Amino acid sequence: MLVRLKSGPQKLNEGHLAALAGDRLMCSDFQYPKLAEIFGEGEPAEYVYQVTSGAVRTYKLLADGRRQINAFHLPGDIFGIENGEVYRFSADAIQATTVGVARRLSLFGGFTQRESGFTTNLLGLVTRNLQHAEDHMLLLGRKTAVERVATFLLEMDERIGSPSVMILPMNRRDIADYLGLTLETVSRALAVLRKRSLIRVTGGNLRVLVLVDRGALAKLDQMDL
Amino acid sequence: MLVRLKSGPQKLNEGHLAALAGDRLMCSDFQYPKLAEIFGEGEPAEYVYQVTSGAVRTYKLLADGRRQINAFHLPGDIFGIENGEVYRFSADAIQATTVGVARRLSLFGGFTQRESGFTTNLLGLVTRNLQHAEDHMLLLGRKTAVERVATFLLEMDERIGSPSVMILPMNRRDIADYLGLTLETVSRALAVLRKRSLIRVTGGNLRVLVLVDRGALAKLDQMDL
DNA sequence: CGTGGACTTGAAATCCATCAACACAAGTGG
DNA sequence: CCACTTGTGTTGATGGATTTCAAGTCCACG
Repeated sequence: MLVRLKSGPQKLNEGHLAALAGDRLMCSDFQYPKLAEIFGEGEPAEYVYQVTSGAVRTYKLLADGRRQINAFHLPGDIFGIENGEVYRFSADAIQATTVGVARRLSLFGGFTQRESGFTTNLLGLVTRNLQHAEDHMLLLGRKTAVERVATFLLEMDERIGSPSVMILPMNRRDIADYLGLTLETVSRALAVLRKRSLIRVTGGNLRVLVLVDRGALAKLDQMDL
Repeated sequence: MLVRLKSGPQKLNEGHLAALAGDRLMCSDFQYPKLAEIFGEGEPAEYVYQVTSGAVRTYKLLADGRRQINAFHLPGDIFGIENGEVYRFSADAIQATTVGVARRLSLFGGFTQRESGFTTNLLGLVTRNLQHAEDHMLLLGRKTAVERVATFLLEMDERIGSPSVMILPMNRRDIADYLGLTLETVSRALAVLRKRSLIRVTGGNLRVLVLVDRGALAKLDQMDL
């Protein structure tokens, strides 16, 4: 489901993607309603995306429906970079989302002198993704439920810029599928953190959180050696 | 623990690493005895390595000793590529191992025209690592013990070139730490596969396996959608 | 006001981890 | 050559963390 913005292509907030792409390619903005699929695993990888507003999940599925979310993408994040012909995972909007779009072809292959800088940027981007994936493997393979949730909260906190009040863009099931747990277990882990007064859930909306004791959360996070 | 080969630097079997590095840098071979550490997490990332013979594990540790092995590296594989100043994980030899070594500095930054090809190779390398990490996150987050072991056997089988008889270079604990399980669970999963006649363990050495029914193993592997 | 989605909480079941015993092969040193 | 140790792997019994099943609450929204 793809909805072109009525206002037409815009150039807002595309710093990184534009830098990667140089002047050679069209960047246009697209808008997706909540829960719209942006692309599916196995589809031809035509575009690279950068989130302008909203939030995106990328994930893989097993045949019976089990899902593993690789990453959440917040404003500024680039996703959908592929080396091969097709996307290796699916992506969809978890909120109403606006993204910048660049043609994939421009990013790989046939580089000339003045383009080598782009590749270096691209390399940094992929390397950061790899780094995140390595950290996440440690979490999925070896951390307990409470540790996973603590790690998750700190990650989100940092990416959002450690505001006093944090608003999560995703529901409990998405968190669970990101952390390799069930939504009930996520809920219970949050309850534990609440009881220990490490976090507070402010009033009505259960996705609005305050990290009361980041130090204690970091200790639960179990930092690697 | 680092042992320079008596025969001095060699150029055997360094195809890929040499191609990445061009002619500008020295490649020398080093040898590590079984269980020797090649580098540790957090150390300055001075070198990039390529396995000539033997096998290497790369892994992260939590403060209390829990370990997650990211990957096993077999002959031909390159590891230790870093964008930052330090290694993000540790690496050690799981057998007597010979590696080719290239200075890291040569690989990042300050690229000129004729070097852009190297970066592209490098990009492909990092992308393949990322792809593997994404698949492994799905395994760690969502697969059952038997599924994990089946996936592991097929992965090794393919990488070794699907010989009729497979000899695993790592022990059960390493497999467990790669799959996010305990060694007992790995042992039991192998017992299940043996009872179902999907694999056979040939005689004395318990690391010598035959994949009797790759199709059935692949079905257990649960292929993503 | 009623319905449905999101979340929490409790009880029971399950898968895997932990604890423990044992088998076996390869060294090591008397 | 044999006793002893050590490393590796298997298997059984038990326990525990998480999942599964099942209510039930609270909002948001028509």
